[in-house]
Amino acid sequence: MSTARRAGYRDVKQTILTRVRDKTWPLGTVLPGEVALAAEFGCARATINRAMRELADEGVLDRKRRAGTTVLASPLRHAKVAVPSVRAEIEATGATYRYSLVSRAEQPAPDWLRARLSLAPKAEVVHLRCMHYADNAPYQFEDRWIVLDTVPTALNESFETIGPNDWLISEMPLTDIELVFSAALAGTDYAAFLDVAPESPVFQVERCTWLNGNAVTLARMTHPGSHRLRTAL
Amino acid sequence: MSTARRAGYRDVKQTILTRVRDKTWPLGTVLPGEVALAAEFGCARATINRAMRELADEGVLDRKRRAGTTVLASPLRHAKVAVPSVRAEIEATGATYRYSLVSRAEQPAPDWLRARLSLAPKAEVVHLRCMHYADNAPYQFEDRWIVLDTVPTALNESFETIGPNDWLISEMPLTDIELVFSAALAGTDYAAFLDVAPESPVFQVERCTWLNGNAVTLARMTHPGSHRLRTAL
DNA sequence: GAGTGGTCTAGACCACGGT
DNA sequence: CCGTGGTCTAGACCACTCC
Repeated sequence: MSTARRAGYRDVKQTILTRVRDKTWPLGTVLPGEVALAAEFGCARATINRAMRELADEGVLDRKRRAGTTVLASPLRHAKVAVPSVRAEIEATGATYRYSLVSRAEQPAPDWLRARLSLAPKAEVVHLRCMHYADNAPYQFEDRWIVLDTVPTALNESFETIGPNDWLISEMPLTDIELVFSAALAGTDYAAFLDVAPESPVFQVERCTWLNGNAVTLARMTHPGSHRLRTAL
Repeated sequence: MSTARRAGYRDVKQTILTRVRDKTWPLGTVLPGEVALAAEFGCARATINRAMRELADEGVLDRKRRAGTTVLASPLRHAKVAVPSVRAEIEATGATYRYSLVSRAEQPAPDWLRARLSLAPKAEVVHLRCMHYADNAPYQFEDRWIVLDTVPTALNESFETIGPNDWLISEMPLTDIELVFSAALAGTDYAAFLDVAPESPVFQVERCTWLNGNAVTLARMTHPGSHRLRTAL
Protein backbone atom coordinates (compact mmCIF):
# COMPACT_ATOMS: atom_id res chain seq x y z
CA MET A 1 0.00 0.00 0.00
CA SER A 2 1.13 3.56 -0.48
CA THR A 3 2.88 5.34 2.32
CA ALA A 4 1.02 8.60 1.68
CA ARG A 5 -2.15 8.86 3.69
CA ARG A 6 -3.59 11.77 1.78
CA ALA A 7 -2.25 14.63 -0.30
CA GLY A 8 -1.26 17.62 1.83
CA TYR A 9 -0.45 20.98 0.29
CA ARG A 10 3.25 20.14 0.47
CA ASP A 11 2.71 16.99 -1.56
CA VAL A 12 0.67 18.90 -4.08
CA LYS A 13 3.38 21.54 -4.39
CA GLN A 14 6.05 18.91 -4.90
CA THR A 15 4.06 17.07 -7.53
CA ILE A 16 3.25 20.22 -9.46
CA LEU A 17 6.88 21.30 -9.28
CA THR A 18 7.96 17.92 -10.63
CA ARG A 19 5.55 18.13 -13.52
CA VAL A 20 6.80 21.58 -14.39
CA ARG A 21 10.41 20.45 -14.25
CA ASP A 22 10.00 17.27 -16.26
CA LYS A 23 8.03 19.22 -18.86
CA THR A 24 4.80 17.35 -18.27
CA TRP A 25 3.52 20.91 -18.11
CA PRO A 26 5.89 22.91 -20.35
CA LEU A 27 6.42 26.64 -19.96
CA GLY A 28 3.29 28.56 -20.75
CA THR A 29 0.98 25.64 -20.10
CA VAL A 30 -2.37 26.45 -18.56
CA LEU A 31 -2.78 24.07 -15.65
CA PRO A 32 -6.05 22.33 -14.87
CA GLY A 33 -8.34 24.37 -12.62
CA GLU A 34 -8.36 24.02 -8.88
CA VAL A 35 -11.47 21.87 -8.85
CA ALA A 36 -9.99 19.46 -11.38
CA LEU A 37 -6.76 19.13 -9.45
CA ALA A 38 -8.63 18.72 -6.19
CA ALA A 39 -10.43 15.79 -7.76
CA GLU A 40 -7.17 14.31 -9.08
CA PHE A 41 -5.34 14.63 -5.77
CA GLY A 42 -8.38 13.63 -3.76
CA CYS A 43 -8.23 16.66 -1.51
CA ALA A 44 -10.14 19.85 -0.90
CA ARG A 45 -9.87 22.80 -3.23
CA ALA A 46 -8.39 24.91 -0.42
CA THR A 47 -5.44 22.54 -0.28
CA ILE A 48 -4.80 22.90 -4.00
CA ASN A 49 -5.26 26.62 -3.63
CA ARG A 50 -2.62 26.95 -0.98
CA ALA A 51 -0.13 24.86 -2.94
CA MET A 52 -0.61 26.87 -6.13
CA ARG A 53 -0.66 30.18 -4.31
CA GLU A 54 2.68 29.48 -2.70
CA LEU A 55 4.15 28.38 -6.01
CA ALA A 56 2.92 31.63 -7.50
CA ASP A 57 4.56 33.55 -4.64
CA GLU A 58 7.79 31.72 -5.39
CA GLY A 59 7.67 32.79 -9.01
CA VAL A 60 6.95 29.40 -10.56
CA LEU A 61 3.36 29.95 -11.58
CA ASP A 62 1.27 32.87 -12.69
CA ARG A 63 -2.34 33.02 -11.58
CA LYS A 64 -5.10 35.12 -13.07
CA ARG A 65 -8.79 35.01 -12.57
CA ARG A 66 -10.70 33.58 -15.42
CA ALA A 67 -7.46 33.01 -17.37
CA GLY A 68 -6.35 30.25 -15.03
CA THR A 69 -2.93 29.23 -13.77
CA THR A 70 0.01 29.11 -16.18
CA VAL A 71 3.61 27.96 -15.92
CA LEU A 72 5.79 31.06 -15.95
CA ALA A 73 7.98 31.39 -19.02
CA SER A 74 10.80 32.97 -17.03
CA PRO A 75 11.53 30.89 -13.95
CA LEU A 76 12.67 34.00 -12.08
CA ARG A 77 14.32 33.04 -8.87
CA HIS A 78 14.94 35.25 -5.92
CA ALA A 79 17.44 35.20 -3.11
CA LYS A 80 16.91 36.98 0.16
CA VAL A 81 19.35 39.48 1.57
CA ALA A 82 19.08 40.10 5.28
CA VAL A 83 18.91 43.72 6.35
CA PRO A 84 20.19 43.73 9.92
CA SER A 85 21.53 46.61 11.96
CA VAL A 86 25.30 46.87 11.73
CA ARG A 87 25.47 46.17 15.42
CA ALA A 88 23.60 42.89 15.07
CA GLU A 89 25.63 41.97 12.01
CA ILE A 90 28.89 42.41 13.90
CA GLU A 91 27.79 40.89 17.17
CA ALA A 92 26.48 37.85 15.31
CA THR A 93 30.08 37.04 14.38
CA GLY A 94 31.10 37.17 18.01
CA ALA A 95 33.12 40.35 17.57
CA THR A 96 32.81 43.40 19.79
CA TYR A 97 30.89 46.27 18.29
CA ARG A 98 31.98 49.88 18.63
CA TYR A 99 30.27 52.96 17.26
CA SER A 100 31.63 56.43 16.70
CA LEU A 101 29.98 59.58 15.40
CA VAL A 102 32.13 61.52 12.95
CA SER A 103 29.89 64.46 12.19
CA ARG A 104 26.33 65.65 12.48
CA ALA A 105 24.65 68.47 10.58
CA GLU A 106 21.16 69.76 9.95
CA GLN A 107 20.79 71.13 6.46
CA PRO A 108 18.52 71.49 3.45
CA ALA A 109 18.50 68.33 1.37
CA PRO A 110 20.96 68.65 -1.52
CA ASP A 111 19.42 68.42 -4.98
CA TRP A 112 20.65 64.91 -5.75
CA LEU A 113 19.14 63.66 -2.50
CA ARG A 114 15.82 65.40 -3.16
CA ALA A 115 15.70 63.80 -6.56
CA ARG A 116 16.70 60.39 -5.22
CA LEU A 117 14.06 60.38 -2.49
CA SER A 118 11.38 62.47 -4.19
CA LEU A 119 11.51 65.07 -1.43
CA ALA A 120 9.73 68.40 -1.30
CA PRO A 121 11.72 71.42 -2.58
CA LYS A 122 12.64 72.76 0.84
CA ALA A 123 13.01 69.48 2.69
CA GLU A 124 15.41 69.46 5.63
CA VAL A 125 17.60 66.53 6.59
CA VAL A 126 20.01 65.48 9.28
CA HIS A 127 23.27 64.39 7.74
CA LEU A 128 25.37 61.98 9.78
CA ARG A 129 28.75 60.41 9.19
CA CYS A 130 29.66 57.51 11.43
CA MET A 131 32.08 54.66 11.83
CA HIS A 132 31.34 51.12 12.93
CA TYR A 133 34.11 48.90 14.25
CA ALA A 134 34.32 45.15 14.76
CA ASP A 135 36.89 44.30 17.45
CA ASN A 136 38.25 47.81 16.92
CA ALA A 137 38.96 47.18 13.25
CA PRO A 138 37.14 49.49 10.80
CA TYR A 139 34.08 47.64 9.56
CA GLN A 140 31.87 50.20 7.91
CA PHE A 141 31.75 53.90 7.17
CA GLU A 142 28.22 55.20 7.11
CA ASP A 143 26.94 58.30 5.35
CA ARG A 144 23.34 58.84 6.39
CA TRP A 145 20.61 61.31 5.66
CA ILE A 146 17.44 61.33 7.74
CA VAL A 147 14.39 63.12 6.37
CA LEU A 148 13.05 65.47 9.05
CA ASP A 149 9.60 65.74 7.49
CA THR A 150 9.17 62.04 8.12
CA VAL A 151 11.28 61.71 11.27
CA PRO A 152 11.04 65.05 13.15
CA THR A 153 12.33 63.51 16.38
CA ALA A 154 15.76 63.09 14.80
CA LEU A 155 16.30 66.78 15.58
CA ASN A 156 16.49 66.05 19.29
CA GLU A 157 18.89 63.16 19.01
CA SER A 158 22.64 63.75 19.12
CA PHE A 159 23.57 60.29 17.83
CA GLU A 160 26.75 60.46 19.86
CA THR A 161 26.18 57.22 21.69
CA ILE A 162 23.66 55.38 19.56
CA GLY A 163 24.00 54.68 15.86
CA PRO A 164 21.33 56.04 13.52
CA ASN A 165 20.47 52.51 12.46
CA ASP A 166 19.72 51.25 15.96
CA TRP A 167 17.93 54.47 16.79
CA LEU A 168 15.71 54.36 13.72
CA ILE A 169 14.83 50.72 14.28
CA SER A 170 13.52 51.47 17.74
CA GLU A 171 11.93 54.73 16.71
CA MET A 172 10.49 54.34 13.23
CA PRO A 173 8.41 51.71 11.53
CA LEU A 174 9.03 51.30 7.81
CA THR A 175 7.27 49.65 4.97
CA ASP A 176 9.78 49.38 2.13
CA ILE A 177 13.47 48.82 1.73
CA GLU A 178 15.55 49.26 -1.37
CA LEU A 179 19.19 48.24 -1.64
CA VAL A 180 21.78 49.06 -4.29
CA PHE A 181 25.13 47.27 -4.34
CA SER A 182 28.23 48.53 -6.07
CA ALA A 183 32.00 48.62 -6.04
CA ALA A 184 34.23 51.69 -5.99
CA LEU A 185 37.72 52.86 -5.10
CA ALA A 186 38.43 53.93 -1.55
CA GLY A 187 39.84 57.32 -2.48
CA THR A 188 41.36 59.50 0.19
CA ASP A 189 38.10 59.96 2.16
CA TYR A 190 37.22 56.37 2.76
CA ALA A 191 40.84 55.24 2.90
CA ALA A 192 41.48 57.17 6.07
CA PHE A 193 38.35 55.97 7.81
CA LEU A 194 38.61 52.35 6.73
CA ASP A 195 42.36 52.16 7.17
CA VAL A 196 43.02 50.94 3.65
CA ALA A 197 45.01 52.29 0.72
CA PRO A 198 43.25 54.96 -1.39
CA GLU A 199 43.64 52.81 -4.50
CA SER A 200 42.04 49.74 -2.91
CA PRO A 201 38.48 48.68 -3.72
CA VAL A 202 35.53 49.23 -1.41
CA PHE A 203 32.13 47.58 -1.33
CA GLN A 204 29.16 49.89 -1.08
CA VAL A 205 25.55 49.34 -0.13
CA GLU A 206 23.02 52.12 -0.48
CA ARG A 207 19.98 51.49 1.67
CA CYS A 208 16.85 53.50 1.19
CA THR A 209 13.82 53.05 3.42
CA TRP A 210 10.26 54.27 3.12
CA LEU A 211 7.17 54.55 5.26
CA ASN A 212 4.01 54.38 3.19
CA GLY A 213 5.64 56.09 0.25
CA ASN A 214 7.45 58.74 2.29
CA ALA A 215 11.21 58.57 2.38
CA VAL A 216 12.57 57.94 5.85
CA THR A 217 16.30 57.76 5.34
CA LEU A 218 19.08 57.00 2.93
CA ALA A 219 22.29 55.36 4.08
CA ARG A 220 25.40 54.82 2.02
CA MET A 221 27.49 52.19 3.72
CA THR A 222 31.06 51.58 2.67
CA HIS A 223 33.08 48.49 3.58
CA PRO A 224 36.70 47.53 2.95
CA GLY A 225 37.09 45.47 -0.24
CA SER A 226 37.61 42.35 1.80
CA HIS A 227 33.97 42.47 2.91
CA ARG A 228 31.66 39.71 1.75
CA LEU A 229 27.89 39.94 1.74
CA ARG A 230 26.03 36.63 1.63
CA THR A 231 22.38 35.97 0.97
CA ALA A 232 20.32 34.53 3.76
CA LEU A 233 19.17 30.97 3.51
CA MET B 1 -22.13 52.08 11.46
CA SER B 2 -18.64 50.99 10.49
CA THR B 3 -17.64 50.84 6.86
CA ALA B 4 -15.92 47.47 7.28
CA ARG B 5 -18.20 44.55 6.61
CA ARG B 6 -16.03 41.98 8.31
CA ALA B 7 -12.37 41.48 9.04
CA GLY B 8 -10.47 39.85 6.17
CA TYR B 9 -6.98 38.47 6.66
CA ARG B 10 -5.56 41.68 5.21
CA ASP B 11 -7.37 43.75 7.83
CA VAL B 12 -6.15 41.45 10.55
CA LYS B 13 -2.57 41.72 9.30
CA GLN B 14 -2.75 45.47 9.20
CA THR B 15 -4.21 45.73 12.68
CA ILE B 16 -1.63 43.40 14.17
CA LEU B 17 1.14 45.28 12.42
CA THR B 18 -0.17 48.55 13.83
CA ARG B 19 -0.28 47.17 17.34
CA VAL B 20 3.28 45.94 17.03
CA ARG B 21 4.47 49.28 15.72
CA ASP B 22 2.70 51.46 18.26
CA LYS B 23 4.01 49.21 21.03
CA THR B 24 0.58 47.97 22.06
CA TRP B 25 2.38 44.67 21.76
CA PRO B 26 6.05 45.45 22.52
CA LEU B 27 8.92 43.30 21.30
CA GLY B 28 8.81 39.89 22.89
CA THR B 29 5.13 40.04 23.71
CA VAL B 30 3.22 36.80 23.46
CA LEU B 31 0.13 37.58 21.40
CA PRO B 32 -3.29 36.21 22.27
CA GLY B 33 -4.00 32.79 20.77
CA GLU B 34 -5.73 32.35 17.44
CA VAL B 35 -9.08 31.53 19.00
CA ALA B 36 -8.99 34.64 21.15
CA LEU B 37 -8.11 36.86 18.21
CA ALA B 38 -10.75 35.21 16.07
CA ALA B 39 -13.29 36.13 18.72
CA GLU B 40 -12.00 39.69 18.92
CA PHE B 41 -12.00 40.24 15.16
CA GLY B 42 -15.22 38.33 14.71
CA CYS B 43 -13.85 36.03 12.06
CA ALA B 44 -12.85 32.39 11.69
CA ARG B 45 -9.64 31.06 13.15
CA ALA B 46 -8.38 30.23 9.67
CA THR B 47 -8.47 33.91 8.82
CA ILE B 48 -6.38 34.80 11.86
CA ASN B 49 -4.09 31.92 11.05
CA ARG B 50 -3.39 33.16 7.56
CA ALA B 51 -2.72 36.69 8.75
CA MET B 52 -0.30 35.57 11.45
CA ARG B 53 1.36 33.00 9.24
CA GLU B 54 2.13 35.62 6.61
CA LEU B 55 3.46 38.01 9.23
CA ALA B 56 5.70 35.22 10.47
CA ASP B 57 6.91 34.63 6.90
CA GLU B 58 7.71 38.31 6.67
CA GLY B 59 9.82 38.15 9.80
CA VAL B 60 7.57 40.17 12.09
CA LEU B 61 6.31 37.37 14.30
CA ASP B 62 7.66 34.10 15.58
CA ARG B 63 5.26 31.21 15.94
CA LYS B 64 5.77 28.09 17.98
CA ARG B 65 3.40 25.40 18.97
CA ARG B 66 2.36 25.49 22.55
CA ALA B 67 4.57 28.53 23.17
CA GLY B 68 2.33 30.80 21.12
CA THR B 69 3.05 33.70 18.83
CA THR B 70 5.57 36.34 19.90
CA VAL B 71 6.69 39.66 18.49
CA LEU B 72 10.19 39.16 17.16
CA ALA B 73 12.85 41.00 19.13
CA SER B 74 14.95 41.63 16.05
CA PRO B 75 12.71 42.98 13.34
CA LEU B 76 14.88 41.33 10.71
CA ARG B 77 13.91 42.61 7.34
CA HIS B 78 14.74 41.02 4.05
CA ALA B 79 15.09 42.37 0.57
CA LYS B 80 14.81 40.23 -2.52
CA VAL B 81 17.50 40.04 -5.14
CA ALA B 82 16.37 38.80 -8.51
CA VAL B 83 18.46 36.01 -10.01
CA PRO B 84 17.86 36.32 -13.74
CA SER B 85 19.91 34.96 -16.60
CA VAL B 86 22.40 37.52 -17.85
CA ARG B 87 20.59 37.48 -21.15
CA ALA B 88 17.26 38.40 -19.57
CA GLU B 89 18.96 41.00 -17.41
CA ILE B 90 20.46 42.73 -20.43
CA GLU B 91 17.49 42.39 -22.73
CA ALA B 92 15.25 43.83 -20.04
CA THR B 93 17.11 47.13 -20.43
CA GLY B 94 16.42 47.14 -24.14
CA ALA B 95 20.05 46.50 -25.04
CA THR B 96 21.23 43.84 -27.48
CA TYR B 97 22.74 40.78 -25.86
CA ARG B 98 25.85 39.07 -27.17
CA TYR B 99 27.57 36.01 -25.81
CA SER B 100 31.08 34.75 -26.41
CA LEU B 101 32.88 31.67 -25.13
CA VAL B 102 36.45 32.35 -24.03
CA SER B 103 37.55 28.88 -22.98
CA ARG B 104 36.21 25.47 -22.09
CA ALA B 105 37.99 22.71 -20.19
CA GLU B 106 37.11 19.43 -18.51
CA GLN B 107 39.21 18.87 -15.41
CA PRO B 108 39.30 17.53 -11.87
CA ALA B 109 37.79 20.01 -9.46
CA PRO B 110 40.54 22.08 -7.81
CA ASP B 111 40.81 21.74 -4.06
CA TRP B 112 39.27 25.11 -3.21
CA LEU B 113 36.28 24.30 -5.38
CA ARG B 114 35.85 20.87 -3.82
CA ALA B 115 35.91 22.45 -0.41
CA ARG B 116 33.55 25.22 -1.44
CA LEU B 117 30.96 22.86 -2.90
CA SER B 118 31.54 19.82 -0.70
CA LEU B 119 32.46 17.69 -3.70
CA ALA B 120 33.78 14.13 -3.70
CA PRO B 121 37.60 13.77 -3.81
CA LYS B 122 37.80 12.94 -7.49
CA ALA B 123 34.94 15.08 -8.76
CA GLU B 124 35.20 16.30 -12.33
CA VAL B 125 34.00 19.66 -13.53
CA VAL B 126 33.64 21.62 -16.73
CA HIS B 127 35.32 24.98 -16.40
CA LEU B 128 34.03 27.74 -18.66
CA ARG B 129 35.10 31.32 -19.13
CA CYS B 130 32.71 33.54 -21.04
CA MET B 131 31.90 37.12 -21.85
CA HIS B 132 28.52 38.78 -21.97
CA TYR B 133 28.02 42.03 -23.85
CA ALA B 134 25.25 44.63 -23.77
CA ASP B 135 25.12 46.58 -27.04
CA ASN B 136 28.64 45.28 -27.68
CA ALA B 137 29.99 46.85 -24.50
CA PRO B 138 31.52 44.42 -21.98
CA TYR B 139 28.90 43.70 -19.36
CA GLN B 140 30.07 40.67 -17.45
CA PHE B 141 32.95 38.22 -17.37
CA GLU B 142 31.84 34.82 -16.16
CA ASP B 143 33.99 32.13 -14.61
CA ARG B 144 31.90 29.00 -14.27
CA TRP B 145 32.37 25.48 -12.99
CA ILE B 146 29.73 22.83 -13.66
CA VAL B 147 29.77 19.68 -11.55
CA LEU B 148 29.66 16.68 -13.86
CA ASP B 149 28.43 14.29 -11.18
CA THR B 150 25.28 16.37 -10.96
CA VAL B 151 25.07 17.53 -14.57
CA PRO B 152 26.63 14.80 -16.74
CA THR B 153 25.05 16.17 -19.92
CA ALA B 154 27.33 19.20 -19.71
CA LEU B 155 30.02 16.97 -21.25
CA ASN B 156 28.19 16.94 -24.57
CA GLU B 157 27.61 20.67 -24.75
CA SER B 158 30.19 22.92 -26.39
CA PHE B 159 28.72 26.17 -24.97
CA GLU B 160 29.92 27.96 -28.08
CA THR B 161 26.57 29.43 -28.99
CA ILE B 162 24.59 29.22 -25.77
CA GLY B 163 25.69 30.61 -22.41
CA PRO B 164 26.01 28.18 -19.49
CA ASN B 165 23.37 30.12 -17.61
CA ASP B 166 20.70 29.82 -20.28
CA TRP B 167 21.68 26.21 -20.91
CA LEU B 168 21.44 25.24 -17.24
CA ILE B 169 18.10 26.96 -16.82
CA SER B 170 16.57 24.90 -19.59
CA GLU B 171 18.38 21.74 -18.58
CA MET B 172 18.57 21.58 -14.81
CA PRO B 173 16.11 22.16 -12.02
CA LEU B 174 17.57 23.54 -8.82
CA THR B 175 16.45 23.92 -5.27
CA ASP B 176 18.80 26.40 -3.63
CA ILE B 177 20.72 29.50 -4.57
CA GLU B 178 23.42 31.24 -2.63
CA LEU B 179 24.92 34.58 -3.60
CA VAL B 180 28.02 36.35 -2.33
CA PHE B 181 28.70 39.95 -3.27
CA SER B 182 32.07 41.64 -3.10
CA ALA B 183 34.33 44.30 -4.56
CA ALA B 184 37.80 43.81 -6.01
CA LEU B 185 40.33 45.36 -8.33
CA ALA B 186 40.17 44.54 -12.02
CA GLY B 187 43.77 43.41 -12.28
CA THR B 188 45.19 42.56 -15.67
CA ASP B 189 42.91 39.57 -16.28
CA TYR B 190 39.56 41.25 -15.87
CA ALA B 191 40.81 44.59 -17.18
CA ALA B 192 41.36 43.20 -20.65
CA PHE B 193 38.01 41.46 -20.82
CA LEU B 194 35.97 44.26 -19.33
CA ASP B 195 37.86 47.02 -21.14
CA VAL B 196 38.72 48.93 -17.98
CA ALA B 197 41.96 49.95 -16.29
CA PRO B 198 43.65 47.26 -14.17
CA GLU B 199 43.50 49.54 -11.13
CA SER B 200 39.77 50.18 -11.45
CA PRO B 201 37.24 48.48 -9.17
CA VAL B 202 35.05 45.60 -10.23
CA PHE B 203 31.85 44.25 -8.71
CA GLN B 204 31.68 40.51 -8.20
CA VAL B 205 28.83 38.12 -7.60
CA GLU B 206 29.48 34.50 -6.78
CA ARG B 207 26.44 32.38 -7.45
CA CYS B 208 26.25 28.87 -6.15
CA THR B 209 23.32 26.58 -6.96
CA TRP B 210 22.24 23.27 -5.53
CA LEU B 211 19.83 20.47 -6.33
CA ASN B 212 18.64 18.70 -3.21
CA GLY B 213 21.94 19.24 -1.46
CA ASN B 214 24.12 18.37 -4.46
CA ALA B 215 26.17 21.19 -5.94
CA VAL B 216 25.19 21.97 -9.51
CA THR B 217 27.41 24.85 -10.43
CA LEU B 218 29.41 27.79 -9.18
CA ALA B 219 29.66 31.00 -11.18
CA ARG B 220 31.86 33.95 -10.41
CA MET B 221 30.55 36.92 -12.31
CA THR B 222 32.57 40.09 -12.62
CA HIS B 223 31.18 43.46 -13.68
CA PRO B 224 32.86 46.81 -14.31
CA GLY B 225 32.81 49.05 -11.25
CA SER B 226 30.10 51.17 -12.77
CA HIS B 227 27.66 48.28 -12.40
CA ARG B 228 24.74 48.68 -9.99
CA LEU B 229 22.72 45.82 -8.56
CA ARG B 230 19.32 46.76 -7.19
CA THR B 231 16.97 44.72 -5.08
CA ALA B 232 13.67 43.74 -6.61
CA LEU B 233 10.57 45.41 -5.35
C1' DG C 1 -1.56 16.07 29.80
C1' DA C 2 -3.12 20.12 27.81
C1' DG C 3 -2.84 24.07 24.99
C1' DT C 4 -1.06 26.13 20.79
C1' DG C 5 -0.36 26.39 16.12
C1' DG C 6 -0.61 23.39 11.55
C1' DT C 7 -3.42 21.61 8.37
C1' DC C 8 -7.50 19.83 6.13
C1' DT C 9 -12.42 19.81 4.69
C1' DA C 10 -16.85 20.85 2.42
C1' DG C 11 -19.32 24.34 1.26
C1' DA C 12 -20.18 29.11 0.19
C1' DC C 13 -19.99 33.75 -1.80
C1' DC C 14 -17.37 37.22 -4.13
C1' DA C 15 -14.41 39.85 -7.61
C1' DC C 16 -12.07 40.03 -11.58
C1' DG C 17 -11.57 39.86 -16.34
C1' DG C 18 -11.75 37.20 -20.83
C1' DT C 19 -15.42 36.18 -24.27
C1' DC D 1 -21.99 36.59 -19.01
C1' DC D 2 -19.83 33.21 -16.37
C1' DG D 3 -15.66 30.51 -15.24
C1' DT D 4 -11.53 31.01 -12.51
C1' DG D 5 -9.15 32.13 -8.62
C1' DG D 6 -9.66 34.76 -3.87
C1' DT D 7 -11.33 34.46 0.43
C1' DC D 8 -14.08 33.10 4.35
C1' DT D 9 -16.36 29.80 7.55
C1' DA D 10 -17.23 26.27 11.11
C1' DG D 11 -15.65 22.40 12.50
C1' DA D 12 -12.31 18.81 12.94
C1' DC D 13 -8.05 16.22 13.85
C1' DC D 14 -3.17 16.26 14.37
C1' DA D 15 1.71 17.33 16.04
C1' DC D 16 4.59 19.48 18.79
C1' DT D 17 6.19 21.16 23.08
C1' DC D 18 6.00 23.14 27.56
C1' DC D 19 4.58 22.02 32.17
